[in-house]
Amino acid sequence: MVRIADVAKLANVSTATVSRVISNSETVKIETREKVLQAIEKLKYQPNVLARQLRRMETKTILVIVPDITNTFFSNVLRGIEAIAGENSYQVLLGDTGNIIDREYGYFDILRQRKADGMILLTARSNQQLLEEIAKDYPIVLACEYFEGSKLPTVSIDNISSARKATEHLISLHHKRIAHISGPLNVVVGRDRLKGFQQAMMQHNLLIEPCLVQEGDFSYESGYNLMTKLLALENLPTAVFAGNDEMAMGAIKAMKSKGLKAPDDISVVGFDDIKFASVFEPALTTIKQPTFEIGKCAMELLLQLINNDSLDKQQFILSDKLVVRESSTINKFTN
Amino acid sequence: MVRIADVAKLANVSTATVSRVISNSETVKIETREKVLQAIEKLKYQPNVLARQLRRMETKTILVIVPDITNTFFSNVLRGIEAIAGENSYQVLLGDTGNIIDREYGYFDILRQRKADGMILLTARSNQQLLEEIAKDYPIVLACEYFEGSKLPTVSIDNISSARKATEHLISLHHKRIAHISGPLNVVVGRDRLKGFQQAMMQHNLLIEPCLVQEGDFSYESGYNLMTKLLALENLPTAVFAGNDEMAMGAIKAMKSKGLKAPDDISVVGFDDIKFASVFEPALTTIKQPTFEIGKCAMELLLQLINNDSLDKQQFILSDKLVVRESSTINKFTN
DNA sequence: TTACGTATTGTAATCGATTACATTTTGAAG
DNA sequence: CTTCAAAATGTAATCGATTACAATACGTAA
Repeated sequence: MVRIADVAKLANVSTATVSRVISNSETVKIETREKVLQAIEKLKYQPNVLARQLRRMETKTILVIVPDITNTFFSNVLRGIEAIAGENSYQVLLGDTGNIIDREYGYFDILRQRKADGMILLTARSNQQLLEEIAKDYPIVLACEYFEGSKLPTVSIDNISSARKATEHLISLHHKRIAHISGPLNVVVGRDRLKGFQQAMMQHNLLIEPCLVQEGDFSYESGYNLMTKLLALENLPTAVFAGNDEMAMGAIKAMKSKGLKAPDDISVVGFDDIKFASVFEPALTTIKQPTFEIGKCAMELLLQLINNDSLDKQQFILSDKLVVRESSTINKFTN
Repeated sequence: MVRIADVAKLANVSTATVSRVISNSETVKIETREKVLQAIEKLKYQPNVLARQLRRMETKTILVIVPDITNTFFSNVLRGIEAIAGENSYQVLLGDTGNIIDREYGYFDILRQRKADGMILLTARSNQQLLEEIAKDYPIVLACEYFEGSKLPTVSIDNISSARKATEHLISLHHKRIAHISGPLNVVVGRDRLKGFQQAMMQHNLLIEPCLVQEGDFSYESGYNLMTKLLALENLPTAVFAGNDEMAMGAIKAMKSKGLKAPDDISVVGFDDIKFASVFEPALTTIKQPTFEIGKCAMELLLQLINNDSLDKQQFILSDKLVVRESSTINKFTN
């Protein structure tokens, strides 16, 4: 391995000078710089980042904790994070929890051991207090998910109002018996979307029948199973608002297996606008989240925290959009 | 920050002893160990990994280069990698090239700077010679993609024979005019699948019409566009073998937009068996790759390289499976 | 009690780059 | 030709854990 001392010797200067050339920090005579650069070139020298990290106490690495890398929603956010990270010479350490909450804890040690300069969580399902404690010592940003009433730096959309928007879309199509297949209620996003659903229903004086609200887990399968359950009711809903696109697709599949069609028999609205939402048939009406932007914004925020810049704002709510496609239509039934 | 010296002082021992307790390497008297553990506990000490890394010259981190993290095929491989990495206390540094080949080069420096102990490439589109050069100095494993005739450690399926299998499936359904929408031909995987297609056709004495072979880029859009082109032909194919599932879906969509149905009018076979292949309508007949296993195997191989274990085998070809679903059926036409 | 091997613990060098501080060089002014 | 500040470069401490080597403690056998 070529060390800085080797370069220094070949160029006939001290290691300090070589270091100065590399970091471009202080003034070095032009001829000296040339000599050093030539030596670096000749030896194909690459600085040992480990030594630099130790000395500078920074790793130029951030940790991203993802609940499910297989979900294109999260991988799109990740892309936004990586884009900004790359621009600032940061690398991304990946922590996939596979939707197992306890795995989050394991990753926290990476911060404590200084293997990363900061952390972005795409999932906030673990202990809020613990996280707030950690946030006192290390730069942390929550993206997509968040804690209610917490002052932790956060980037997300307003899930409540978006869910309201989605529900109101159905209401505007004259639907009255609207079901909701919610996300897991131990996850804020699941709760908030349910909340938005309820608000919209109540504002329009519509009855929320308890049996029309079913708790899923954001998976295709849960959408399928819960819709099957809904279809067993005597009095079917005319529309369903699903907590995310995957569940919406599962729900529509369940309908098909019973000979029903969306939107003709029942309208369905999803959430997220994942890649496949527009390819699916019927193409999903859904809420489009600005995934890439969420990632970018979160990373920018984290950089500010790492650099101790003064923050004008810690909580960002980005705007989403209702995308109307084929899976929802006007209610043709009288009930 | 709490240092090992602080723990040593509190426990009234030397830093060496504390280190020994932490690493569990040498014998330490039980009472001493207790004292040290208590001190660690009381101070909430976490070793500074940077210092350890520098001393040990290892990072317990590996770099994974992915062409497109948004593609569930790759994220599933990544999952397999992470599973084995985690079991062995390794972390995964993510390098998404966004399908831009030149970005691969940038990531190579991470190895040279010792920021990672090894590298797994899920994409081998850059310079083969360069990579073989790097492989002399650092542990490298290729997964999914590979170089023809290279001795680099590789884990993948046999794309040629799989493509043959897919094509033969169509031939066994009495199809004769079979089109192929290939992947990009500057990528081995694209070339090999084309090769397999050609082999199968020739073995069954079927004519490969040049205009029935179209080069795509693995994207949904290219599948759509190229199928549209094929449908403009005077003499339509009765079946299409697409280089991957996304293109297969694009192709089927293009058919639908022209009022044609798969498989009734034209049978379609994909490749990869991504998550949505079974949800898509018609559910795709495709080649199922053992993504998770490829990831696991690649990581295991990399670990052996890192540990300098003697390798009994450097090239692994895992077995895939033809999954017959709805998008392919028997040829009802006479041509 | 002595001697010696083993178990346990301590001391200090080490990993390689960075940087505070010290020293030398340079060039301009007097 | 001095003088002195600024520019350029060098010396060596530093980051914090690990570990080679040294030293000490301990236990057993003679």
